[in-house]
Amino acid sequence: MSVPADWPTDESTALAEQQRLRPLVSATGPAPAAGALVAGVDVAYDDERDVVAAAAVLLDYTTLEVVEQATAVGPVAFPYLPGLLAFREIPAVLEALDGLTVEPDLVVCDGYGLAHPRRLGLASHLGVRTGLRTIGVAKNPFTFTYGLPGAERGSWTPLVDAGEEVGRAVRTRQGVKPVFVSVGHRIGLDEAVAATLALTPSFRLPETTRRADTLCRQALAAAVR
DNA sequence: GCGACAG
DNA sequence: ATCTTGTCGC
Repeated sequence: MSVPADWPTDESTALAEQQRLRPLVSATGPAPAAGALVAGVDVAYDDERDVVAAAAVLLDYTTLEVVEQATAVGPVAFPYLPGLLAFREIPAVLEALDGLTVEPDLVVCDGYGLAHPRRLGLASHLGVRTGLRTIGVAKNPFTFTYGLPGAERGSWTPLVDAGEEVGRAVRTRQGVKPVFVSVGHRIGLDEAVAATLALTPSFRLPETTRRADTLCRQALAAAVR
């Protein structure tokens, strides 16, 4: 894997890059159609050895069967800094996505999109960078506020930041802690939530995320051994 | 000023 | 993210 030549290496450059990309995000667009190809992406690290592994897994939106998958391994491109996660994950993710032979109709990211201090989380950043439709599905509420959604699958509450709805806390499984969904790029919030539920028939997290998580860990282990 | 803080 | 086995329960 190779990090883009102009990739930021310091915080102030990264912040300036977010400021530049932020106006390019679109928060409107359809949910995937039946039979669409949806990709899940995730990344695993071994900071001690300066190794990162990314995975992209393509699923059929209707059957949830795996259509194809790809991985990429390389050096860690950026340190973890809250609010700048995209700079750490995107180089590896881009290369894993390049390994797919078909362009996905939607990419599901492990993290946030517009729900971000400067409204440019990982999913939105990746969307603008690639032009692909993206959403973010996170496991933690980050710095945002939300009310607990009803216990039944499908219920949700607004995820709020500075008095603004930036995403939703969505119950994907009865009685299980909600996931936090936000728009990435070229899709609406209602549609992002609908897609999340469609991709989550049995567990708390979308099948896309679960498949990509397993695969990137596997790729990391193989690279480090 | 201090702490909290997606993965 | 990561350190980490078996085990309780549907």
